[in-house]
Amino acid sequence: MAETETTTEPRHPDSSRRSERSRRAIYEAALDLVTEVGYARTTIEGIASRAGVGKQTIYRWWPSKAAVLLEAFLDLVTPVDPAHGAGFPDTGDLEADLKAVLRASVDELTDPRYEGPTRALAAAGIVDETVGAEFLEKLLDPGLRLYTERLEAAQEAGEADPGIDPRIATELFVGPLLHRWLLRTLPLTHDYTDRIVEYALYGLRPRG
Amino acid sequence: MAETETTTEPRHPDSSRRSERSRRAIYEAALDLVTEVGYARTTIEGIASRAGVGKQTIYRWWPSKAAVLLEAFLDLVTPVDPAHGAGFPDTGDLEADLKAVLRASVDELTDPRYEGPTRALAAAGIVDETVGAEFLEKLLDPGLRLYTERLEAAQEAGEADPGIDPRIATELFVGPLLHRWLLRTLPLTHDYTDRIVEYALYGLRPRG
Amino acid sequence: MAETETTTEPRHPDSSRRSERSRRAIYEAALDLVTEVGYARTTIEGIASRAGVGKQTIYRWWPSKAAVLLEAFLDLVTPVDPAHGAGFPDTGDLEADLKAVLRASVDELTDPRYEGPTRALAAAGIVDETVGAEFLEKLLDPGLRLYTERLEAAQEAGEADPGIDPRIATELFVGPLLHRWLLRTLPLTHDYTDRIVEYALYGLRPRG
Amino acid sequence: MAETETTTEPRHPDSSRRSERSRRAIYEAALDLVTEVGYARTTIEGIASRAGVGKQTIYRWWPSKAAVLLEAFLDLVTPVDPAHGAGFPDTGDLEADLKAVLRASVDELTDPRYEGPTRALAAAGIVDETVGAEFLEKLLDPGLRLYTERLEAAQEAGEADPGIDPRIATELFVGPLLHRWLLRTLPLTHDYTDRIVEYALYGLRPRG
DNA sequence: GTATAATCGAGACGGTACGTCCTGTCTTCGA
DNA sequence: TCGAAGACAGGACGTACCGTCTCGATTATAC
Repeated sequence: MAETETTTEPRHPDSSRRSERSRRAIYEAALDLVTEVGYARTTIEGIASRAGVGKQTIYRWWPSKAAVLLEAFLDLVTPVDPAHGAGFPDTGDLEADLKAVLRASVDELTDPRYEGPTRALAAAGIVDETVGAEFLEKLLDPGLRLYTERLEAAQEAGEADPGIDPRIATELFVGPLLHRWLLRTLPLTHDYTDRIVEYALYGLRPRG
Repeated sequence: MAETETTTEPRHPDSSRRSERSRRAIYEAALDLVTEVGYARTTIEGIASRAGVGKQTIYRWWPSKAAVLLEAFLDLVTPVDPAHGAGFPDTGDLEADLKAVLRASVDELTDPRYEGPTRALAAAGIVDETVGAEFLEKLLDPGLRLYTERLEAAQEAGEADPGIDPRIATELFVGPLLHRWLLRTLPLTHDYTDRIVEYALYGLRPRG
Repeated sequence: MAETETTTEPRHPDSSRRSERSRRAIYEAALDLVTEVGYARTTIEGIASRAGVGKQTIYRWWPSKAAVLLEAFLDLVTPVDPAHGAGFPDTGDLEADLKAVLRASVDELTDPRYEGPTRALAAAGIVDETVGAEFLEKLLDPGLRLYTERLEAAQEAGEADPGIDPRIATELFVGPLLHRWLLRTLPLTHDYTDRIVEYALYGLRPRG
Repeated sequence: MAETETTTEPRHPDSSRRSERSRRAIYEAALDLVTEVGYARTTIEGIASRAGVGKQTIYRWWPSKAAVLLEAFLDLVTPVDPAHGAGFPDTGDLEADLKAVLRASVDELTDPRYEGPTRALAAAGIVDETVGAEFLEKLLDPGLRLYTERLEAAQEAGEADPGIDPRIATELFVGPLLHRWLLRTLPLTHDYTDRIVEYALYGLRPRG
């Protein structure tokens, strides 16, 4: 009789009873739909129906369409992403290492399996700060940290000026890459990222 | 090509009879709503009702919510944007000029009046290629072209290596800026853009 | 800008623009569904879909499923119902007239086309006072009034005791009829209503 | 017919192990909810939660919401209802006895504790034949039988015409009562039932 | 006095329908 | 002819319940 209700807590359900089967089906449906019809035309209702799942099962575990997709994408990418996987190469040649990683990133961003979901998530994150934060923390940051670490190693090895801030330097490489990819200014090629690495390492000043 | 089109093209109606009053009201309503409730919760119906305008008046002149907002934003920004206005400074000191322009860009992107609409448009453009193309052409490219021109001038003046591609070099400056702004990785400050300019001009290599 | 909103008025839409086509389609769909699957399994969504109509078109004009059905039923019955149509016979023989009308009522209540909707409406009205009031006013009362009038005429003609209350007397006939029909106590036959008329007219006391 | 049913009948489970505590809690919750929020807004889930009981415990023992409520109401009413309790008075004065019992019925139907559940059950029974049959058998018929018996006694005592059918005569009293109560045509008062008794006993014909 | 099996509270699940909001089209009427 | 207004068919939203199901954790006979 006595209802011990304090306030309307968000109230996470009991995750130990969660249906693994449904979770995976939802991931798959979400990724497929985004790829097939695009993010805007992907609906929760559509995901539920394609996954053979009640809508409530989605609303029970995720707060939004973006959250579903983010998790689905993380699940897809985790065992594959270099950041979560192999790590950053350190052959002793900074230039070559940077070029190799950036080329790999170009390939990944260009892969039709990844392009749709990634764009969707990026867009959602740009507008919605919460999604953005999670996108950043879960997907982007791990990758950026590897650049930073490689650059620090390079500084110790005398390959890079010890005065520079490795984090800012990281963005000198990644910024142009994402710029071209997100805004579709010009084609995103290996040649482009190679140049970026060269320019960033040696500067734009006239070379004596 | 054929001027005498007979098929029932759903062409723009007679724009000479268009109500200037309504157009401006729509611009204002669209920008206000995006700022107040965000892009996703801004609806055509809402814009129409706030502008005191029939829905059809919007559908008659614009193909989508994004198009309305883009035009509204262009209208807002045109007389103000350095790219569309003053032009790029050329004091003979490339480093100082780049720093100044990037600082101005930071201020603009940070201005609460611009932030909402710009983010919304960028996000829409990331997902929808058509919107993206128009966003690029009308808003972004004019600005980028000024960078390119300034860099070419710098090359002729011996301030920059003649071997570099000015367009790619441009992205070395703008990429990190947009990266930090779009993805909210870290605060976007004047100090940050100053460093970007320095790193890009002098390179990351150890300086003798 | 100034929103002249006082309170959240229910706000009747402009009924002059109402689609006659949709209204009739909704009536038909509602009646069909109630007959086919019963009231409880008749849904607004089902009515809308069968009528080829948006749900909102129903919600715009009716407050509830019961209201739709009531109106649909009234529309069906108006040109047919004796109460709304021919009127009550007055042959000068009260007993015969009452028997005839009650037999007609029995036939109507037994008609499979009417039974479903009428039961549904009666049930809805029993629980929901608003529906009940409208059901009473629009469907029942007109019929009851005819009984009352006939009984008054009978009183003037010396066929009935002038001391009795015609309204209460009316219920002496109609009450048992509805009782048997609503509660399905025993079969509702012409013989039954004949007896009711006889008992009510001549009383249950031993007849000298 | 075949006693040795082998198919997996979804029979009632072992009722000897049934939790009395839960049963009573469910009764109480069901009656309270119907009174508080009405039949339509009373849900199985709501009953379960208010009774502090698992949903399955309800589904295990009852086939429907109406069945729960019917049983709950029977449990409430059994020790009180004249039909199930005291029986029908026989003072030798038929008119007085009928008036007394009908007045008691009016009081009961008017009692706020009973009104909600009874209306709900009646409505459910009107639409759903199964519920109706049980409602009739368990709640209504026992009462009606007492009327019939009293009328038979009256016939033997010479208080009533031996030619009349006691069952039909019963409905002459009960019909108008339920009519007014169910359909809310006019207020249900002691005066009204007194008149009904008088009219039915002495007839509507001119007395003279 | 334990086994052992059914019932219990709880609540996740696949679904259906709710009532609301918006979309993009269409129609009406006033300027 | 355009504009304000808004009804229309339709689709999706996020919520509430349905009836089924699966979990331990009690019980309460039957061994």
